[in-house]
Amino acid sequence: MTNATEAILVADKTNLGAITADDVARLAGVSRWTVNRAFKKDASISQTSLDKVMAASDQLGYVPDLLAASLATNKSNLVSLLVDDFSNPHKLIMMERLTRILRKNGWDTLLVNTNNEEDASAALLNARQRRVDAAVLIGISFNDHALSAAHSAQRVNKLIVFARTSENPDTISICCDDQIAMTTITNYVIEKGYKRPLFLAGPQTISAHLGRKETFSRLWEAQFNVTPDFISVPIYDPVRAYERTKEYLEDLPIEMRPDVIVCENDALAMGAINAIRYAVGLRVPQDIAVTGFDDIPQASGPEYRLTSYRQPITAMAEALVTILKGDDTGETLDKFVGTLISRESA
Amino acid sequence: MTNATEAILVADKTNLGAITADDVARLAGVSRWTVNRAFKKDASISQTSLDKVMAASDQLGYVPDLLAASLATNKSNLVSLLVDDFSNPHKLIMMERLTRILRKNGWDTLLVNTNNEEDASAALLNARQRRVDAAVLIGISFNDHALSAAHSAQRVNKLIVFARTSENPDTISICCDDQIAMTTITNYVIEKGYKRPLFLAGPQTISAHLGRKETFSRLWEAQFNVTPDFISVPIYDPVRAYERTKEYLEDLPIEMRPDVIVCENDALAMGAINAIRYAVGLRVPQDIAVTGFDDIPQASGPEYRLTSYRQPITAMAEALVTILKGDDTGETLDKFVGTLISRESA
DNA sequence: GCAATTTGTGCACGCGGGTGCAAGAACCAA
DNA sequence: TTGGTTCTTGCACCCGCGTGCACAAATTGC
Repeated sequence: MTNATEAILVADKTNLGAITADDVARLAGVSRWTVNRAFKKDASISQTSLDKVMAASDQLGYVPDLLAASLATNKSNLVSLLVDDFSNPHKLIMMERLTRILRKNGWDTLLVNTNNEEDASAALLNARQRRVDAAVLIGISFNDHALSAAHSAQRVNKLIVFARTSENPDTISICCDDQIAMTTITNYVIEKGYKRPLFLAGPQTISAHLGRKETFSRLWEAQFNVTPDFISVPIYDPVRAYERTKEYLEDLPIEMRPDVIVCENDALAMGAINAIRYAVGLRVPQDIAVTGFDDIPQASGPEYRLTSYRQPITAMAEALVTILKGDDTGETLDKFVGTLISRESA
Repeated sequence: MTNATEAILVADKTNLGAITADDVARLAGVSRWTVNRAFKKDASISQTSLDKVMAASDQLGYVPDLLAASLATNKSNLVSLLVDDFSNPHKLIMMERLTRILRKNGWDTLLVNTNNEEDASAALLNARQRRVDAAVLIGISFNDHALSAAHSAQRVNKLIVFARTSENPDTISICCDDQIAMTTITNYVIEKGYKRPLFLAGPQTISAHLGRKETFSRLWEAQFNVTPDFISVPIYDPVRAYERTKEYLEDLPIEMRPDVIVCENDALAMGAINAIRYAVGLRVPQDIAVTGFDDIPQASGPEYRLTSYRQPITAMAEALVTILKGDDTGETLDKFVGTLISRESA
């Protein structure tokens, strides 16, 4: 029996994906390392050998094992994506964009659900055990964690906070400039002639919300010398926003009623719109206008027609890739500028 | 210099996560294999050794490397999740549930975006390269692929179609019984007294939709001896559903107007509701009622109050874990039964 | 046609840890 | 105290591939 036939038999027998470079080498009549070279671009290999190896690989259905490669090179080409809020459709957009763009550049994405508080540090630990090249945080309650988890996070190659600012020095933040964004929104609201704004914010402990709410307050004060009112909800959830807005509006004398509700994101904005319409029986935007943030797909539907602010997710994802590649040009990554999408809600 | 001090120095120097069992062993004064045992439950190790190892590990911040472990055991504890439609919020629910439950049972999830046609087979190939224990397909356009990709998929340990039936013998399907589900919905519609249903379906090439639409048609015919009308859209997108429903209703003489639209899922139902309200100017449910499928979070909001059908995702995810664990009790996995959620839309 | 290059190829060793076995230590009853 | 158990521990070898180097082959120049 020739080596080649033997290799085929072996391959057939171990159908469960146990075809190694050795098998291919045997079939192709070269050494294992030559097989290696055939799959590594920029490697020095003769056309003859390459052809032989490729033919053998096709025949056996060989593909290099990434696990072993990762172990050997200490580079996993893996990024773990920590998500702590699966109720916001915007997460879906970010996931879609990130997975697609990372994939295009050779990285796979490990999706980790950190809904439970303690999950975050466990996830970071896990990320380390899997040797991920970076951990990307898309979420809201990470800022506290990020700090406490930092010590374990030290061991994670790169800690990246995506679409949110982070004051933690151990992390890299890729996000929009909230100042610019809120300035755009505030100017829009002012230009539209609204006079009595209400700001609907998310959790109070988060820096990003502080950024948006406070920027808005500051700008408004600068213009009109009055501090706009605000309400907040403990989580970014339309139902909570609905209830809070309802509660707020119901108790309010008509003359004090806001003429626009500026929301920290679209999820809250939708809750607010629902409250205005179905709880208080008013019209949007005639009685109360509403603005959002994120421009999730639902925002464009006829039921909301929400004026919102779209972040350049694609560009941000590509910035992430740049970081992963290590082509760190030292550019600032927390000053992305998005676009205001003007619709009928305000 | 003692071995212990040396180990510490080494650990300090190679701060980048290069602490191996050897380092710990040196510090603890035992062999590397004893360190191994300390981290493997059910391993035979003395309390003394365990304590020493744990103390040393804590000091050095050692955690076993999963990559190396996967390589050695040929078990990655990794599942790749192939998603081809990031526009449906229901995906978010499934992802949340799957990642959480898989994690709880020791598996990590690789999220793969297969929006592009060719991605599916590439993803399967990649899954194999990463030695995933299983590839889970959550999507709509996999049935054709699954077949063609089967040859490359053979090499993936397990191919699981989640929340959708699959006629491909190489795959395991974990899903609701569409017959039972549609029977429940149909009976509900009949009991409510609707007489002129319209079925709004998704892509025509997919078996699951055939299941739902055809079951509905069959049941309705059995009851009233007339074939209900139906329309369809090429993708599960509210905007498409809106347009198609609008187009359909606009051209229709009032006397032929349906009194209920039964939709293949909530995304389509929302589009239909929007069309009824904002394009045609009718009321839901007074003029036309609507039912959905999936019971996505948005369905319960005051703007839709959608009557829908909730799949037992948690139980289904747990069934997936059972399969992964290999405790295959041979139970049928494509006969899950969900719950009809009755709301005001129908 | 021979030396000087320029490829091309094979190999030892390593990545970090798992497995099964065998030898040593500790324990028990007689 | 001794023979036999049971519990611990160490070790050789393996998982599949990457790296750097040395040697062989092909190419070039004169």
